Amino acid sequence: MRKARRVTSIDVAEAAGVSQSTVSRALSGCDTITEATRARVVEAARALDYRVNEHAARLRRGSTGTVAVIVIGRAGAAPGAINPFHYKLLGAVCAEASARGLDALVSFQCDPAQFYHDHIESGQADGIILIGTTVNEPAWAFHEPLLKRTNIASWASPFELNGEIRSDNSRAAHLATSRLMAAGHRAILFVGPTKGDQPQFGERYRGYVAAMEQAGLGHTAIEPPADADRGTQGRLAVEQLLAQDTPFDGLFFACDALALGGLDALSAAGRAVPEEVGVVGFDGVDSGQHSNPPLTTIEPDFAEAARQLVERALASDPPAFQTRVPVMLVERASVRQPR
Amino acid sequence: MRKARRVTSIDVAEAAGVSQSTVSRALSGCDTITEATRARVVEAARALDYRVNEHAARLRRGSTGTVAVIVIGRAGAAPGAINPFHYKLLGAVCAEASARGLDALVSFQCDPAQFYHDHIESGQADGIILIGTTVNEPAWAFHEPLLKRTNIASWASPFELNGEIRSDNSRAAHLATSRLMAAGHRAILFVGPTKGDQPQFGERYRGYVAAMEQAGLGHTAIEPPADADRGTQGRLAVEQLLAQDTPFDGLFFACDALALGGLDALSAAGRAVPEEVGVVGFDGVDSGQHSNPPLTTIEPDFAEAARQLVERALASDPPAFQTRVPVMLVERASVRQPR
DNA sequence: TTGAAAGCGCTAACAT
DNA sequence: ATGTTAGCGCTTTCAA
Repeated sequence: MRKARRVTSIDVAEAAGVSQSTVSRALSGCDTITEATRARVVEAARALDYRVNEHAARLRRGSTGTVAVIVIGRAGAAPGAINPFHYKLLGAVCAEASARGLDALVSFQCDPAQFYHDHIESGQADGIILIGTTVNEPAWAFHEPLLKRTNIASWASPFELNGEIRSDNSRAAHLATSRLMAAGHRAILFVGPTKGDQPQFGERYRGYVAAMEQAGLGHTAIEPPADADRGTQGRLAVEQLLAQDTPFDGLFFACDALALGGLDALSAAGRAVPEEVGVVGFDGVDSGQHSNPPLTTIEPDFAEAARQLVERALASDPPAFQTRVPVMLVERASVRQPR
Repeated sequence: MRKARRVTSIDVAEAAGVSQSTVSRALSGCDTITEATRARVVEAARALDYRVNEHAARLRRGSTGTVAVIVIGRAGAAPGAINPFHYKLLGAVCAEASARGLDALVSFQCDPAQFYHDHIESGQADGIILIGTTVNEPAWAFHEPLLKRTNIASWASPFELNGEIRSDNSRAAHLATSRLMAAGHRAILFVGPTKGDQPQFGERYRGYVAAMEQAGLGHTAIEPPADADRGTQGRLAVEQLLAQDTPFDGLFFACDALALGGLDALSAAGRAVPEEVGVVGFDGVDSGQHSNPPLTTIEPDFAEAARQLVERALASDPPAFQTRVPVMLVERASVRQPR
């Protein structure tokens, strides 16, 4: 177990009685090699407990086999405060990377001291994937120049860009409002920021408006106060709504975190969900499984999102358009059965 | 923007009119260099948009500045199914790594095809951190040999080992039962596996037993059926408990996922929490914030856990003993106020 | 304080 | 099919 000199391909070559380059060939699955030679090399490598040094290999090869994943959190926040949605997406991206034989170099970036995106120039990664909260302005300001380049993919940045990958928010809004209508609701409100920090919310809002108009119904948005976490925003928005006696029997929240806070407020006010009011969220976070009641929601296809993100991070030509990731309705219990 | 040849330290040297090694010195903060020279070099580097190639630097230096993080998930499971607790811990570890100027190389390993832990031998990392579910036996069997070595740290492996880092489960159990007793409960049951897959659960159980005995009270464990996810296990365990009319007014669950499932069963059966029965979980997952009612729980100090994990992964001498991470009670609403 | 030179361990182009 | 050779871009002696 002691600081023995690293075993190199030269050691293996000696042991196998071949040249060093043959070792390289044998181990990298080059097909111009005799099965017998390969077997000898593999055996020698095994016996010596040899592993290819990835730095040397990548330095020489000039490619990295690595994708960098940058997760942006709220400034000053602990990593535990990161939206579970982004953790799920991170997990999907790591899985996708791994399925493609890539390494994932992950960094959580919340505060300016941590901002960094030199992975490509420094040879650490072939591509960069940016995910995380849109509300950390300094972080996005720092990374923004990146987004115009190639080998970059981002999920739901605050910017409107080619190459941007997001949920199919318009279809999602239709799904949500249709579900609410199917349950017999007509006075359906949108709860969430309709513009500003999060372009996706704007898309969801416009999708909601379109769906309502298409059904010949009126539409209203409840804007939560800024400067609070999403849960608090949702609670506050519903409390405000309750106070101003606007009639409503359906609520489409811009995201699950808002919806969960809203559910708390509804329950505190004694409004029965789903009997009196139907609620649909957006994201598919785990917390919705055990909320009161469990939250019916829309979620994107995480695997597909991850696939597209990795694909684009690896692509060497600039993306031509935004991509929309398919969404699906997750039935739980905050909307009653269709009547 | 075109495939221009990489800019190297030689280019910078030429531009600054110094030797290549001086560039290296200037940029790596070596103190034997004139401030004037350094300034020239830094300026030239900036002008050329030069970044040190990390592979070359690390190959030469022989160290990596990287810690590998392996997250073990349930076999066959999507990354979205990973326990949020592990995501929180992952986030904390990434933050800690970043605070120490280390890169984090993250891999999610669920199925045998993904098993891999050669990061140290292949020069990719200086240390390895293993976290994740204990129930993936093939994964832990694969990684087990690692755990006896140096430069490895694991959170709550299924094994009893030196170097193992876990919550202070015994103190946690005392905290939980004391809180329940303070609310006036006496018939407090432990719900969860008491042995088997998860040694931490055993420790929590024994801590519970000790606390109950110390208070002169009886103790009982409700073992959930095996072969279900934690949420289902919790629900099933409580349903079974309800069916067999054992009297109880307090429940200490071995983890939040179990508790959340249990809460669902309690609510379905019309048992009021916290009025009729007090409930305490363990982990501090977000879902507990919006459950019905919000779940009072115990959580470890994630930052400290991460600190210890990274510390140990970097340590070059074998660990002498297990470490216990401090825990705290998170008051929410599933236990009534002390009377 | 700086430059020259060696070499980290590997892959790939070129021979044979 | 395999060996020889030349670097990948850097850090670090060693000399000056």
